[in-house]
Amino acid sequence: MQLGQYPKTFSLVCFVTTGRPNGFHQIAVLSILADLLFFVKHTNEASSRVAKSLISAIFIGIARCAAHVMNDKFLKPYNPKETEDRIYKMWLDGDYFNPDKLAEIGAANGGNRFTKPYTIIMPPLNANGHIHAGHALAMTLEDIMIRFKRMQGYKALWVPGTDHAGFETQVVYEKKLEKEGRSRFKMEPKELYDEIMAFTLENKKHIESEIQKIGASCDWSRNRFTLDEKIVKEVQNTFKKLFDDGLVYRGSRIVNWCSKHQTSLSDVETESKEQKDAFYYFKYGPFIIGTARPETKFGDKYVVMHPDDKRYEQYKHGDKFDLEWINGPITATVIKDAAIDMAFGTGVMTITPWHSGIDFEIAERHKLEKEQIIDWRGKLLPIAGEFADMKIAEARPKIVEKLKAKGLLEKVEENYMHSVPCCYKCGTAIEPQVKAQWFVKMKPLADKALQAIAEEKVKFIPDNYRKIFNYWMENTIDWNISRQIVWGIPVPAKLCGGCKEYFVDVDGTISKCPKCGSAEVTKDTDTFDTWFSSGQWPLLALGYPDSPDFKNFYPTNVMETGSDLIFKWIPRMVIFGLYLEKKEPFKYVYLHGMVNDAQGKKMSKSKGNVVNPLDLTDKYGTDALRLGLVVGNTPGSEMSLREDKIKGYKNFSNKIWNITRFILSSTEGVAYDRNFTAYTEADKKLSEERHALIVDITKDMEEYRFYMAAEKLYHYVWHTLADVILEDSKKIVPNPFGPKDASAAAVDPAVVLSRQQFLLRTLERVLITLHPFIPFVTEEIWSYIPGSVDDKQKLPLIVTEWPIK
RNA sequence: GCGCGAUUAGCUCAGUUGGUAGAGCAGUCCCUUUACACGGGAAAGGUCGGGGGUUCGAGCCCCUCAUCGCGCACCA
Repeated sequence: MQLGQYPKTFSLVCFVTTGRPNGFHQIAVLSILADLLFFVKHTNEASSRVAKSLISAIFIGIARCAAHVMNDKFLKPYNPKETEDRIYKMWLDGDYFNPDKLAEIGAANGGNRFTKPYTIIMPPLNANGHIHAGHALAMTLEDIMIRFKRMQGYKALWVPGTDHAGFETQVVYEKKLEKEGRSRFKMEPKELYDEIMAFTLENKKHIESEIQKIGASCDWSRNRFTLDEKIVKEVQNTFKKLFDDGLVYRGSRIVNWCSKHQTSLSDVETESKEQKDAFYYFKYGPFIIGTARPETKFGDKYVVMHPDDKRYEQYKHGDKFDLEWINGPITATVIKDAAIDMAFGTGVMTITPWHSGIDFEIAERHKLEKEQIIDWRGKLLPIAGEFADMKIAEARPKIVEKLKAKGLLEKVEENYMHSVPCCYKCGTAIEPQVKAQWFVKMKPLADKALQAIAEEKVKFIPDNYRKIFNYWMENTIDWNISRQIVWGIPVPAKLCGGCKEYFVDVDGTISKCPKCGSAEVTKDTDTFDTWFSSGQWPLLALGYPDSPDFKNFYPTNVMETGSDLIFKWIPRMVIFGLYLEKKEPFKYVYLHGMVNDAQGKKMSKSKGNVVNPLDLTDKYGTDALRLGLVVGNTPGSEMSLREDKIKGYKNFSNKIWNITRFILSSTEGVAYDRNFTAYTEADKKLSEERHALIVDITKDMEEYRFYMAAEKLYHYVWHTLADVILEDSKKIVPNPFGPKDASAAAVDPAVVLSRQQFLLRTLERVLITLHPFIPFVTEEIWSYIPGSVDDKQKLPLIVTEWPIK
């Protein structure tokens, strides 16, 4: 602001005569006041008298200003802080998020609204921390969808929920324990479980209030938690059904083992890390073998090559030969297997079936022995001889040294770049281990999912995610669903000590083995992978299998979630929906991209660039944050969250606020007539333009282009309605803010009325169509604008009818 | 190595079926007796990553290369 350019005296005159303070006037007046007070103190009596009267003039101005403040609700800029909590409470008290209430309203108003269901299930938020920017985006998008459909007259249901988030939460809690100098391994399982439960329930409360802060119009009366008793039971029932159908089996297979967390993990719970290692070539009898992991080689007694490899033609499958190896002489066997890549290294390798997926497969094919080399804590076992009980990092160079001393080291290639799978939570290198676990047989389930996608029963937004989904389903491996942690839904299985078979006992009442009758049974202490329960979420959240909600609202319309869940979660929901209910769980999958910082960098605690969405709502209001997250943010692609953008949308809230102020003051005493038809030609044209826009944005909304609809509305309101139409209206409609030269205003009352009706109509339309995006400011203004003459009872904006079906 | 995506104004990004390039922010200049300075107006700024092709016409379709990001695979 350039106060220096603004004549103080002029400001003073404006202020005193109008009593309407703007920022400049206020500052100018205060500055004059200071000058005058100085003047009074330091000059002669005559001059001071003049100054004193000026001071009293200023106080008259202030008094007038106060009168305006009292009378003009819209005088001050829009203040989200005074509004949002009150509005949210009004919605809650009115029960408008509840489809049953909507049906009631529909019935009371003639019965054609709020009959058809429209359902969204909220992806259950992990109850182990606070919401982040990604959650804010998800909540906003889902809220836009549900508000739009609700206004369109659907019996809209959005079910909120939280996830116990098994391993994730346990890891968070273990970090907390670590800080306190405690360890889960020194605690009784029950004690640990209870502590994590208390921790989770506390966080659940925070998360829920934060969801409310974003304005989410989800039905809290249907709030669900993945550890609700009924849900736990159903998850266990699903396990039993899968077991009975032969789709779940207990098998000793290679699993991803995290030696820090002491649990197996599924393929999606690992993360590859690029790293540089040495690559060693060793003499193995007549062969040269290459490896980056010499420490696994103690037990290697099979040497494998491709059956078509001409270089090794003279060796036959099953040939045996003796050789000198790390800890002395051994006998090795030649195996021919097509899994070998002839072009890699020397085309020959030895296998370690216990610690490698590919090796395991080869060993299975040829019925070879498997031996554990590395224990569960990541230390070498006695087979390693002098290296036993050493950590891998310590043992590796020593083993290489020994092989070198024995003359078995052929060469070393430094700088071998490869990526190793790591625990996605702690970064510890995953040690593949053979372990008896529960597995879901994926192939038959995945095939059904692929078929459903091919038949377009589930569609993806954006569509290219279908390819990723398909790729994932075509290359699926059996899913390890058991975890060696306490925090989760218990696997309802028991092991018989007699016949060594497992059986399923959901109710926990079977004490004798149903197969051999042995009473020596022990309970499985493992819990389910959290995705095993959340994979069933669309069913469970609706009270599967017997609740009326399930019958009314399943399958759901759209699942909105982060694009990173395209393979972690989406396929599992499709699979379970098809398996349990023979019906896809949702018709559309809407995937939003990741929310990055202003420079487009991934947010992370270590980088310190994490933006807390609640700080932004606090600073600029929830509506501004919502628009900032949505406008220009196309589905599936990443976005940069910039504070200046959100600030811009705060200004937009205020703009609408002031547009309202202008329109209300220009239509004082005019009864809004929704059926008004006597528009002037000009107003007719404007009405048609406005209608065309609404048709257009409704189509955008239907086709999930919210970023487009929001931007178009923003543009219309600011640059058409405000900049053009309102300016033009000043020449037509007399109003207290208009030019003093009243002759500029139209004299024909019919022309005036036409424009007044048009303005009221447009304001109404704008508030309705903006409501899904910026619910708070629109609902607040809605309470100040007059209802139509034919309104029997004006309902809150949240349940007001969208102009186009 | 395979797959997916991106490359458009200084920055962050839109651009739905191919038809004379858009927004927000930043920057420049001007404007304030009042809906809003959380404001108004104006101008400026881009050979749409490079190259080739299809077409009357390509930011958009096809091929190719480059760079960046993400995911998967590979630890013989």
